[in-house]
Amino acid sequence: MTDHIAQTTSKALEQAETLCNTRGTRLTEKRRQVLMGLLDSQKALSAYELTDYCRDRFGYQLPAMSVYRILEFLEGETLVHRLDLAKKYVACSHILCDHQHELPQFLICKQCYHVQEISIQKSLMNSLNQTVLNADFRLASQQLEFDCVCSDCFD
Amino acid sequence: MTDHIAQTTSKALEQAETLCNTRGTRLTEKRRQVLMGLLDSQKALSAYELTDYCRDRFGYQLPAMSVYRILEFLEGETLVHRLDLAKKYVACSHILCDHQHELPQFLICKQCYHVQEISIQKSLMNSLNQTVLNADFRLASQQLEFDCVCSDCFD
DNA sequence: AGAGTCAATGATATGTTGTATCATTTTTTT
DNA sequence: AAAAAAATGATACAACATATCATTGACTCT
Repeated sequence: MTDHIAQTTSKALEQAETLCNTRGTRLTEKRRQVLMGLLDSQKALSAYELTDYCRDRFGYQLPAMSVYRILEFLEGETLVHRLDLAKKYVACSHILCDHQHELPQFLICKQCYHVQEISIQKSLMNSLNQTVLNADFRLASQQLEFDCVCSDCFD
Repeated sequence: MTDHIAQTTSKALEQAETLCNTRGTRLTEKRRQVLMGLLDSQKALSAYELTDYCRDRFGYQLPAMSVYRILEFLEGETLVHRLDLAKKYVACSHILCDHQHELPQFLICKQCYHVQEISIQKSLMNSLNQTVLNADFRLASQQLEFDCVCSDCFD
């Protein structure tokens, strides 16, 4: 997972590049490397962890400021999701799919930061939205995040 | 809300003191003041906002470190809830009730930080837990927090 | 009352995440 | 090649949070 790029990672990078080209944006070298870090680690990483990744993997110090900007770009291209709850970032798990997806929800393991991107049933989301409305609030986003423990960390 | 203590606030403080006495803990002056700040503001405040509150309201600088310790104490007594999502703290809305409550969920207005403490129906929580289990995760806590917009801030 | 003990608070340093701002480099366009 | 735009670097700083050691205050016991 560290020395060589997994095959799925390199395919996803290819797909990401194609997607950017289609949209007239550019997946530059550094943007590619940051995305690679997220794909490769298979978990959520902080911006600062990504600077470490670049140092260790590519031997240069990518400034935190640049990482934040790059993450912002990648998020705009829906290649990366920002997780408020964990204050970390994760590669979109649908880069390799060519079809559109529902708004995702995230299950975040608060121990190892593995992230599972799921899609909550419409009926459940409807009930939840109604519950919130009854309290005179509205969900700020349908893209929910849940603090969880994954099966690896639980047992 | 700032110059005088609302009646409900002072009643809640009284109740909080009784509760601490019963448990053999002490609601010291500073702990009382921090709790007063949260009750009085009627919204979620950060630790640093509470040091400002003490400066403005009581004319002395309560160190942030102390505020954190005091919040930790108050949380242990279930007088205060820590909101991870907002990185702020809110007075428990059930201090004045004498009966036990279900695990609360929190609707947090991300604009004004008003917080509504609700109780999600068991059936809904069951569905949610099941959905999470299906993904091989477990909710780390049933005490959920949702980023919301309140009716005041929405319209 | 005074010594000893534990609880509470203060002071200081530092860590982590994130934004603001201005300078420099790289790429694209003309 | 010059000008314009996009991307990146450098630096400073803000907000939230924890670790650690020192000091103060409260309670106990003889």
